[in-house]
Amino acid sequence: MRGLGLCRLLLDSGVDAPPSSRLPIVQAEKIGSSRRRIFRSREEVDGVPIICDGWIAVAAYLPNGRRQILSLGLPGDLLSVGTLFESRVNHDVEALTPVRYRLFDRVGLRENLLTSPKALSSFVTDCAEEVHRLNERVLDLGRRQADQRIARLILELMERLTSKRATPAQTFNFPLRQSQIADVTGLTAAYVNHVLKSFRTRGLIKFEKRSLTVLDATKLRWMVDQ
Amino acid sequence: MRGLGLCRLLLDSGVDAPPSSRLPIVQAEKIGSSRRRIFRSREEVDGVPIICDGWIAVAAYLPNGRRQILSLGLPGDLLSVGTLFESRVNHDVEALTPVRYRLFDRVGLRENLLTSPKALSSFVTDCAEEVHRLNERVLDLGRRQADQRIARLILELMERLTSKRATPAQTFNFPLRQSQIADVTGLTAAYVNHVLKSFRTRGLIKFEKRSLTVLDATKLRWMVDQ
DNA sequence: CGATTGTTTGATGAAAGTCAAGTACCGTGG
DNA sequence: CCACGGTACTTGACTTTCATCAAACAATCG
Repeated sequence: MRGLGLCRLLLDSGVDAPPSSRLPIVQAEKIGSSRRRIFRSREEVDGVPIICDGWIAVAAYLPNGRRQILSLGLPGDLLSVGTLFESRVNHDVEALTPVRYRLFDRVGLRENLLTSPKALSSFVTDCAEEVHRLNERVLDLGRRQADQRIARLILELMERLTSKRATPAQTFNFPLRQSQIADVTGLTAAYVNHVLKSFRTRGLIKFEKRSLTVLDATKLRWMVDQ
Repeated sequence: MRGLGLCRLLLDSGVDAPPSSRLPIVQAEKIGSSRRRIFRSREEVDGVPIICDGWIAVAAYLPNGRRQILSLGLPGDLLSVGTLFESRVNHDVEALTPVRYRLFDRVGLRENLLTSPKALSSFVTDCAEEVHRLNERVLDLGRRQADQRIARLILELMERLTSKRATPAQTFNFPLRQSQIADVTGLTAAYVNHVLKSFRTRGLIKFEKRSLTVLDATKLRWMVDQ
C-alpha cells in the first residue's frame, strides 16, 4: 500500500537532494525544533509540506483545554492531503522531534496531477490511506478498550516505520511521551502508564532510552482482536 | 463547502433523470430495502455508488461482535471517496432506510478527472470533506462527553440535510434508531436513551414519529463547546 | 548542577457499560 | 377490528473502566 503515494513520487524525484538543484516545485526546506508548533490552526501555508525527517502531530484543542491528536506524521508523509488544495491548515501541527520538511509549490503540484495519471493515482492512494487510518482510529476510540488502542498504535507505528525497509524491525525509535500517546488514544497519561506497565511486565514490549522493541507482536495482535 | 463536490457535479449532469437518457457514465440504478446490507465488506463493486434517496451507514464489526458506524451517507453523497479508485469496499454498507442509488462507471469518471480541472477539484473537495468529518468524529470519540457527541451528531445531520435548501429547517426526517446513534457515537443504546431523555426534558429537542425537531440549537451548540 | 519535564504509583470518584425486566409501538394475518 | 409477534424504547440496579488528583521519583537538558 505504502510507497505508491505522492510523497514517494516526490521523494523519487529528489526531495532529499539539496533544494537548489532540484525540481522547480520545491520551494523551501525548513526546520522545526522539538516540541514547537510548526503551523497554527487556520494559518496560511504557502506550499505543500512533506516531512523529510522527524515526527509531527496534527492536534485539535477543545475549549476546555483537552487535546486530541488527529494524526501522526512520519518521515515521508504528506502533512495532510488537504494541504494540496487548501492553503489553510485546519488544526495545529506540532513537532514531536526535531523536524526537517520541504514545501512544494501548490500550483505546480496541482498541474502535475492533471497532466500525469501516475501522479493522480498516487494522490488518490494518499487520500485512501489517510481515510483508512482515520477509520481505524474511529474504530479504536469508539469500540476498543484502552489496552487494545495502545497495542494497535504500537503495531501501526511499527508497520509504518518499517514499511520502507525490506525487513520489519522489532526495535525502532519511539519519541512519543506517555501524554502524547494519551492524546492519540483518547486516554489519560496516567492510564496509559498503567497499560504500558502491564505490557512490560507481561513481556510484550520493552523501552530503553527513547526506543521501543516489540517482544511479542503476535500477542499484541491477538489482544486487539479480543 | 457542500455542493461543490463531485456528487453535485454528477447530479447536475442528470443523476436524477432516468438512467437510459443520460451520460454514459451512469451504469445502473439500484434499490436497497431498509435494514439490508447493500455491500458486504471486501465485496467487489462494479461502479462508483452515489446515493439518490435514503440513508446508509458504513459500519465495521469487531471480532467480539461490537460494531462502529464509521460514516453516514445521506442523499447526494458519494458512498466513500475510496470507491472511486478501488473496486472493493472495506466495510459493510447498510441501508438505514429504503435506498435508491446509482452506479457510475469507474473508468469513465477517472478519465473525467484527468480531463476536467473542475471535476478534479470537485473530487478533492469531497476528499477534504470526508477527512474533515472523520477528524471531527475522532475528536468526538476521543475527547468529548456522551451528551456532546450526541448533540454534535444532531447538529451535523441538521446541517448536512438542510445545506441544499436555502433555509435550514429545524424539523427533519430522522430514521436513526437509538442503537444506531450508539454505534455512531461509540456509546450504548441504553446510555443514548438517558441522554436523549434529558435533552427532551430540557426542551432541547422533540421527537415525533421518526422526525426530529431541534428546539434550541443554540443551547446544543453551547453544550458542545463546554 | 539545578530546573524542568516526564514517569510511576495509589486512592478516590465519575462516566458510561451491562443486565434485566417491563412498556410502548408498530405491521401482519386472522 | 383485534390478537399476535417482533422490534424499539424506557427504566433502574449494579459493575467496570477509566479519569482525576496528588505526591514522590527519575530523566533530561541547558
